[in-house]
Order: sequence, then C-alpha cells, then structure tokens
Amino acid sequence: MEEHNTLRQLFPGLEEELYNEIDQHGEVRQVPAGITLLRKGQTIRSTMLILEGIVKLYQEDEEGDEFFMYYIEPGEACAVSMVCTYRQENSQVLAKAMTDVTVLTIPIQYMDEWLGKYKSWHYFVLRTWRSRYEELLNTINAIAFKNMDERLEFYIKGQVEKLGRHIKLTHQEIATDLNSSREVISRLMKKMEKDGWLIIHRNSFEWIKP
Amino acid sequence: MEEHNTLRQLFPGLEEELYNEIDQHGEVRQVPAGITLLRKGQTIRSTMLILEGIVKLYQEDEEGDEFFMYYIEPGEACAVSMVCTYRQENSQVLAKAMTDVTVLTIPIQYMDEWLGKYKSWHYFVLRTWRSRYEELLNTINAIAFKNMDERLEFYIKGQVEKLGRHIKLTHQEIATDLNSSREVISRLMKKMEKDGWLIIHRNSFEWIKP
DNA sequence: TTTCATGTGTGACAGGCATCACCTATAGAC
DNA sequence: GTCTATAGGTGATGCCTGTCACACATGAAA
Repeated sequence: MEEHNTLRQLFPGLEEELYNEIDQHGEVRQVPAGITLLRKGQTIRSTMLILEGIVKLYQEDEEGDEFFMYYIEPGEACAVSMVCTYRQENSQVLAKAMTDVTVLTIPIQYMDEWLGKYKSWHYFVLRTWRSRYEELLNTINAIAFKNMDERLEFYIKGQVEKLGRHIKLTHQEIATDLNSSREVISRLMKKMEKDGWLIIHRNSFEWIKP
Repeated sequence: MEEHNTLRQLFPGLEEELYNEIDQHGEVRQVPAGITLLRKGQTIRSTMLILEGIVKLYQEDEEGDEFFMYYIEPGEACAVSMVCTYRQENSQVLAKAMTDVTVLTIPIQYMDEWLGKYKSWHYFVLRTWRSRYEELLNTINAIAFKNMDERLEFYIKGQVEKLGRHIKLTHQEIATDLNSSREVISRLMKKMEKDGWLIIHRNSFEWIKP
C-alpha cells in the first residue's frame, strides 16, 4: 500500500503493531490550501499527523486577530491535538492549511491507550511537544526583541525554507500573519527591493538574498 | 523523613519505586532569591523539581536582554531541563530564583532510564511540557496583542497570584522583565495609582484592585 | 475596450514607547 | 543631622509603526 510506505517513512521508529493500529483507526483526509483545520475554542476530537503539505499555526486573540507562530510539516504532528486525556479539551490555537494538505486523523480516544501500550508513541508525543515548545521560544524571541524589519526578514526566510524563493503571498497576507498592517509591510518590502533582497511582483515576490 | 512526605505530596501519583529512586539519586539544593539556576547556553546536566519557592523563566536575546515568560512553582519541574536524551543539550532559556528556592536535582542520565521504566514519569514529563507550552501561548498572546498597560496589569496580577498583593519589586525590575524601560513603567504605575488600582511605596507597592 | 476588483505605492499624521535630561524623595551610613 | 546611593517623577524629543487618504497598476470579467 502506498500509505503504508509513506507512514513508515514519515514516522519512523514506531512499533509494528502501532503502525497497524494507525492504519486501522486513522483516517486520511485531504484538505485544500487555505482551509482551517482547527479553530480556536473548537473541541479536539482527533489527533492529526501531517502526511503531505504544510500547516500554519496561529495564536488568535479575542477580536479574531491572528498571529502566526510556526509551521507543521510532513512527519510532524499537531501537538495541540495530542492531548492525552479522556476529558474533552478545546483548542487554544488556530491551524490552517498553507498548501493542499493530507492529514491522518486519529480519534482522540486512542491517545490514552497508545500512550499506555506503545513506548515509541510516548516518545513521539514527547518529542512533538518539545519541538513545538522550541518553536514558540523562537516566536517569542522575535516579537519580544526584534523590530518589524527583522521580523519580516525572519518570516520570509521561514517561507523560503518551506516553499522556495518564489513566495505567493500578498502584502496583506503577510501583514495579517505578523499582526501588522499592509502599508508597513509594503514599505519595508519596497526598501528590501531597493536593497536587492527581493523582487516584487503582483501577488508574489522572489527572495534573492542569499 | 520530612523530604519523603513533601515529595509525595508535591508530586503525587508516581510509582513507589520511582519515589525511592528520586530519594536515592536526587539531591536537594537550596538556592537564595535572585540566583540564576540555569543560564542560556549552559549545558543541562540535571533535571530540576521545585520543592519550595518560585522560579521565573526568561527568554534571553543575544544582547543579554531578558524577557520574562512564566513561573515554575512547587510541584512543577523545569521542562527545559527534562531533556530525555543521551546527548548533551544547551539551555535556550534562563531560570532565576524569585524567592528562596529548594530544588531537587536529578542527574540527567536517569531521564532515559526512568522514561523507559516508569509510566508515571512519562506522564509527568508530558504534562510538564504541555503546561509550559500553554504558558508560552499566554506570553505570546500578551506581547503580540496587548499594549504595555495591559501587559503590566497582566504581569502584576501574575505576581499577586504567586506572592500576594504586596509586591517587592522596583520599577526597574519590572521594566526589565517586560523588556521595557523604567520611565514607562513608572508613568503607567502612576496612572494606575491615580485610578486607585495600587499604592506605590519605595521598593514595593500594593495591588488593591479586586 | 471598458469596467471593476484587488493589489500596491506613498504622503501625512498620530499614538506608543524608548531615551535623555534632570529633578525630587527616601533610607541608610556616617 | 548631613551625606550619599538608590528609587521614583516628569517633560522633551524622536523613532517605529498603525491608520487614513488617495493614487496608480494589473488582471479578469463584461
């Protein structure tokens, strides 16, 4: 089966039985780019493993403003959805498909069971939380200590790393992610273009700085 | 033994053998208020469980500016120091004793062993990472969406919750924690005093807002 | 081609906050 | 009591960035 190979490649080192359980109980879901996978306050009913595509995680405030925090990639999981508990929990974050995404959803009731049965799953969950924690540290570092120009550069570099130098984002979208405003982003990008860091097109731009 | 009771009370639900191991391998350390328990870049050699007192966790940037993130209290552990790995890791954060603190330090080599042997330890580590992740979300929420006045209020309320309404901090110390400047904090607090939220003394103040 | 929606460029302006300068208040040391 | 170190108060100033206003560019639809 195609799925089997991919699963084993993307999530190596799990027990054979666990792979079987995942095959058995997991459900593959295709999600088009732009769709919200998990919204704030939503009850978490399943864990998501990313098979394909890139998911963006946001913090959201009461007014509905979004603040981009980090990416989740194939081979990773949404830590927030890995609550290892019987009681229902609500999501504190917002997850959106950045590209077309394939996720494997596993009903939440298996979490406790698997944590008890499979050591590899335990380690995987732990690694996941830990690496998300580190992503948040980076995010805090950026907003606490950096100005908009540095944050924008950091943000663009992140995009480049995920999807290459040709970035299909409008200034408005970037501004939303950084909780800034379009005009500010436009001005900063214009300056970056003058400095030879990037080339602006309509609806997209290319990062040419090494 | 005094220690035994405290340990079992503060960290309930662990296996009997694990308590014994902790007793055997853990070392109780007294740390006076203000001392740095873990500095950024430092190699992590032991896990810390907090028995008494309150520890503050900071993010630190290249220039040495500190940014307060959250507290660790008795019954909790420093997630950052719970790296479950043979290879040496360096701390990305800064931990300081806010009050006089009693910590139980456990050499890092037991981490892998205990994760394998004790299910309760595994759950404890997982809970720890998870709750620290949530603390960081709150922190991000504050800096991404709030102005200084709201952040200051949020900060003071946090202090009040930990140590009561009478807070022994200078404006300078608060400014450092919030990565702001003394003058700004002074001005905002003066306004809060006018509004009847607090009373300013020298070296301290009282929060009287309900 | 014309029209229209959407993306982008840019000046003007305002508010938040950092910084500088300098002052006053307070507590402890002498 | 006087001196001194440290905490706190306050105006002036400037930068960063958010906001408003409006012009211009571009591509799709008509």
